[in-house]
Amino acid sequence: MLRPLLSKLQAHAALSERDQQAISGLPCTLKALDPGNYVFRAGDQATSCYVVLNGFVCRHQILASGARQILSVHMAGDGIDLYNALLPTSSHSVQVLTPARIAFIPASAMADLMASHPTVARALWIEMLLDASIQREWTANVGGRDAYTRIAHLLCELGLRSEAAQLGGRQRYDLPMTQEQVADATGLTAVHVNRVLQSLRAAGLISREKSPMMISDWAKLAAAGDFQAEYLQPLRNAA
Amino acid sequence: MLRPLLSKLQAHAALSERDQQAISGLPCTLKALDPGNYVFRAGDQATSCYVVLNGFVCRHQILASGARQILSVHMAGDGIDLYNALLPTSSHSVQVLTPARIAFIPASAMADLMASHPTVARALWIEMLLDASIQREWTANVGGRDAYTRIAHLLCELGLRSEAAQLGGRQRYDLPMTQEQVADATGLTAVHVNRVLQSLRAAGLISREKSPMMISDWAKLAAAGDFQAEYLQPLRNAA
DNA sequence: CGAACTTTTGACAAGCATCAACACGTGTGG
DNA sequence: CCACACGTGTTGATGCTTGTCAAAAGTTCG
Repeated sequence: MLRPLLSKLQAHAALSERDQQAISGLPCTLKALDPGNYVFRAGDQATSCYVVLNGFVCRHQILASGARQILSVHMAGDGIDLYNALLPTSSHSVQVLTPARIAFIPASAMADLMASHPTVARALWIEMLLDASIQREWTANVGGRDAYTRIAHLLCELGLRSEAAQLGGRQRYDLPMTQEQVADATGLTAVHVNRVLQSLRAAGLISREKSPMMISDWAKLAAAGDFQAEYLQPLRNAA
Repeated sequence: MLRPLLSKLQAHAALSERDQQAISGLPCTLKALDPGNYVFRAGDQATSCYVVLNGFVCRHQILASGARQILSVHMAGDGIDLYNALLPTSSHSVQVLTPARIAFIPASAMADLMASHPTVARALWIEMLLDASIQREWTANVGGRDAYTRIAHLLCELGLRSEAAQLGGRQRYDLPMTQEQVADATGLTAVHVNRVLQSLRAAGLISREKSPMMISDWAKLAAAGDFQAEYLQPLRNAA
């Protein structure tokens, strides 16, 4: 069941047979959740770690204005708060964006795994560094880029990550987010996202065929989005 | 020399005498750098870790538009890229904001330390989680808050972190950043930062007496800045 | 077929950027 | 010692990007 996580961690470090079995053997419970449901609510005691098996999940935070800011997006194979054993609370929530299946792993089991399998701990550490790298890029994205560039960048990132997660190619992948969700992720309004997407289509960078996001011209989109893939580096090594 | 780092890590985990000596005994070289100088440039091979001994340092990234986005700000005691042994490159730069002294530690020495002192590794891990928490808050700050709230939030965070680093109280601390640097950190222009600071003064939330940043009314500033200190949690435990 | 959500469109407003100029303090060299 | 350049802070006028509000059109699903 945790195979997607396993293959992701294998990309970060050479895991022994024993390491792999320890990961596969982690105790976990499965939940299928619908959009809008919470995996974890800000302020709760965090006793579990989460692994996305399919669907899209996000971290978000509700601001004083009532707006919600999506802080990160996670897809199949992504671990979330795998380190909850160390910091048992969190100031943001984890919510499901699309119908998704999530594996819940007790934080204590995760802690034991890390303590007894140093190579796994190392792989998890790298995974966390990658997460941090993406988070910095998001800060730069919403802080410094205009709407057009910002959305193009997001589409590039999700395309490349989908590819790495074997959910499709960067030219064509499934992006099940609504425009409102894209808006919350980019710090824009849904109306403006709609207009920007139209102009991206008009410029021939993307095309829409129902749910799968289709990138018509990856090179142009990456250029328009100021997208340098280096920040996803360990992920590229895997590919 | 690495005492500021040591005391920070002690707040995260109970370090044995041996752990403490291992940290103090880390090989390091000291550099005094002036504003604008780079500690590390994006794309370079990262073979060192950095500890800020005094002054202010930031991570930043230059965007396609030519704007620069400051991704994080670091002060005395803060470690930067302490995990460079694991991900030896980085897509952003580290630059000095004010005259600062930086300790450079070979990444390999850091790796040895972590491998041989699990409790230190744990403390470093927590430090990294705190970093990630701050980074997420910055994403929310620049993504979802208006200029007034955004700047108030930044002032609150830096005040609390200054207090934890024993650089002053949250009511009065030294904020040696220029308005342009604040602008780059918040994704605004220097002109607009100037105007917002004036209105914060007019509202009686801050006052300016030369360089030291003076917060006239912490409670009001925190309210205006939508500032919930929980995301700095381990730091508060230390206090 | 109808309800609920999502996407789209239009008119208008506001926040923030841009550009330009000036004030102020500091250090430097003539 | 003054003149000057330079960085920083301040102010004003103007415009563009993006937000807001409202409503219609399209889509999904029971």
